[in-house]
Amino acid sequence: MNKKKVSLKDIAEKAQVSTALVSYVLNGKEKESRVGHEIAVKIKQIAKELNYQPNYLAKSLRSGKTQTIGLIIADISNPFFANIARIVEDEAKKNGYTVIIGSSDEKAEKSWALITVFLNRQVDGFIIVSSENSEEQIEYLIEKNVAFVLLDRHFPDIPTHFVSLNSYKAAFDAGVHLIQGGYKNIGLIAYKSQLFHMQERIRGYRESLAESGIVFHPAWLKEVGFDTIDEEIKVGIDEMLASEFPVDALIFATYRLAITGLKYINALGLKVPDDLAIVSFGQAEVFDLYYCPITYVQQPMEELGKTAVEILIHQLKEPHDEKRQTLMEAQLMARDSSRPKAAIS
Amino acid sequence: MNKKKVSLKDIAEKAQVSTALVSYVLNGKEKESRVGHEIAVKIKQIAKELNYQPNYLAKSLRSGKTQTIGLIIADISNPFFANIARIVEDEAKKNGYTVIIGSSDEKAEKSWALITVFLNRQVDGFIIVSSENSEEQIEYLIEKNVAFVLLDRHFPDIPTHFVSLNSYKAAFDAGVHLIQGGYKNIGLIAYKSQLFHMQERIRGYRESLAESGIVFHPAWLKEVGFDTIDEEIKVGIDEMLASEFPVDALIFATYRLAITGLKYINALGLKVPDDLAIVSFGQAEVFDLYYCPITYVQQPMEELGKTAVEILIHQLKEPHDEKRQTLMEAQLMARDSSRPKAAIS
DNA sequence: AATGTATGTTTAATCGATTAAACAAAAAAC
DNA sequence: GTTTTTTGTTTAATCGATTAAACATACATT
Repeated sequence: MNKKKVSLKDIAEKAQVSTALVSYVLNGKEKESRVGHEIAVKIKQIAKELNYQPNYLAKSLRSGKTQTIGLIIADISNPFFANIARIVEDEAKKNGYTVIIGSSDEKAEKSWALITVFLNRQVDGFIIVSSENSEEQIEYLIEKNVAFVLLDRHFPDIPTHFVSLNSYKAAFDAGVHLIQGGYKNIGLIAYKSQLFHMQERIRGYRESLAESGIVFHPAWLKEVGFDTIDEEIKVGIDEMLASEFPVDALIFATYRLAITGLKYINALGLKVPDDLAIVSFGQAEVFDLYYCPITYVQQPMEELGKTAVEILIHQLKEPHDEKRQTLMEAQLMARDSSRPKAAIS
Repeated sequence: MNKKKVSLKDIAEKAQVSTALVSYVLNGKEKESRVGHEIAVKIKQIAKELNYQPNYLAKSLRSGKTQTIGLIIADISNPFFANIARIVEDEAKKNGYTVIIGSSDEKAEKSWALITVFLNRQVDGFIIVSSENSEEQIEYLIEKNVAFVLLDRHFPDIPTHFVSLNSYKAAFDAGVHLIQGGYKNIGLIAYKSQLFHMQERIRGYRESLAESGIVFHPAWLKEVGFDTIDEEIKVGIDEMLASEFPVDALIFATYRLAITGLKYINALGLKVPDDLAIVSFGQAEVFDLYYCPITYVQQPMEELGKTAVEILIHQLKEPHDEKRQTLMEAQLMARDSSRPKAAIS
């Protein structure tokens, strides 16, 4: 495309020296390699004149490092992941890394394909938001000695670096919060997924009920498929409301579930929180703008993203340091959507 | 990182042939290069056995093509751009391209820096959402003969490929829609920016008033800075409401302006649309979930993104074809937030 | 038998950088 | 006046692929 890229050789010719000298000078190695002072100055000047920009492909091919991080998330158009992506992008840039992002749509195959493509492009390491059934991929990366950090989700049985949320605690807190508000029939809408973080959210929710002596009714827990959330959420909410013990409060295990659920709740004409209290995971502008601000479990996005990058970069320098496994705590942000029942009537 | 990458050479040694043959075979050139059938089979088999994955750095260095597109947007954490990014990602992947994304935060310097970094990484071309005052960058790319397409925004005075929205028409339609609904004092909140699309939105808005014989009052138009929208929007809305001709309807020129504005409108306790009707550019889930669904100007995101990729890829093949300049039409989606005044009281 | 034409395979240059090692010339040491 | 050391610079291999050109054979033609 470009008219003619300026290469080391061009500078070398113009300065009447070998490319080696040019390379030394432009990489600040003039001292170690004892390059003559005058020639060094001359080289620098010519480089500036020609606006020399090194070819990173060549650099990378030689060094085996691309200064590139592969970020695999579920979907960049989902605000949660978009936020993460932005944080990762900024943090990576600060450290001289570029990020390539790929969306897996929660599909193990897509995630596999992305890993392959990114590996061929020689990324130095990965930050991965794992899909269900992708343990095999993780094992593969471990076996190939590829640097990576799991983000937001991890596999408790596989020793890896990871940064995730204490989902159990977060869900437990959400449940307790509702119970303290006087809600008794609390439902949970989660994804039908064996992913640990999702199972933990379910466990935390159930434990919060148990701890308060509330008997859990199966109709209160709905697990919907990733690809069928629209229909399944509707059915799920219908069933929860029509059950023998109709729910008076609902916890959504993710941002997307909340959005979809709230749309349906609006369509049903239910008033939040009078007809149905709401607590959701994730956070977003929507929650602020809803007629009744939504109580949510605030995830420390900034920290999650930054720590992931930090761990990865550290790992690239010290591949054999022990696995860093971080569980961060979420903070429940109580808003109107879960205001105590007493205060209502 | 990886234990040992398998290279062409490894296969060549194992098959007892030169790397040339291996390269021919694995690139499907066995016919043209008349490679022996048996040896070809053998090579393919060994490649599979060793799970050979070509090194794209080497390929790219040789070919001068990286099959990578640089996407520069304002901010990946903004849903509008995140959506675009996802569409671009998918469309690029379909064509064998990978995308690197960079957020410019509407800053020309950041955009410059991204262009430099991406060029050093030898992207084949760019899709750019331009920042204000970045004409110089565009001229630079033209001069260097780098392939690129402008997305969402363009510079009318610089002949480039671009795909944007007919902002004038969209804003005009928004104005007309409100006027037809019986609103007379219509305000516009836009960005303080000389970017053409923004100026066009302002022009369209004003023209809609003019056409209906409504006298425009300066207090109705607020242009806020990118970095100070929080405060400026508050002041702006206050002034619009307190002016001699208080607004009864408001148009937001972008998604982010709308979000910020609506938060404040909520805080003020104003009821939409009774106290204030709303129409916004952009589209998002928020608009559906607001207590009063927001009327918005629907941009053909899918088409915008796909066309941009298409134009860019075409350009990479035929660098000298004429510039494709596409203006797409938005569609006004009327919702409750701008319901006709008559229907209210 | 001499020449021409397929057929199959290898050689070596190339892309743009890095860097150990070799080399040359000047300065210091004995 | 040699030898050694220091200083400054070049050579050439390397990273992993691609590909034009050279090189062998085998086979066909006259």
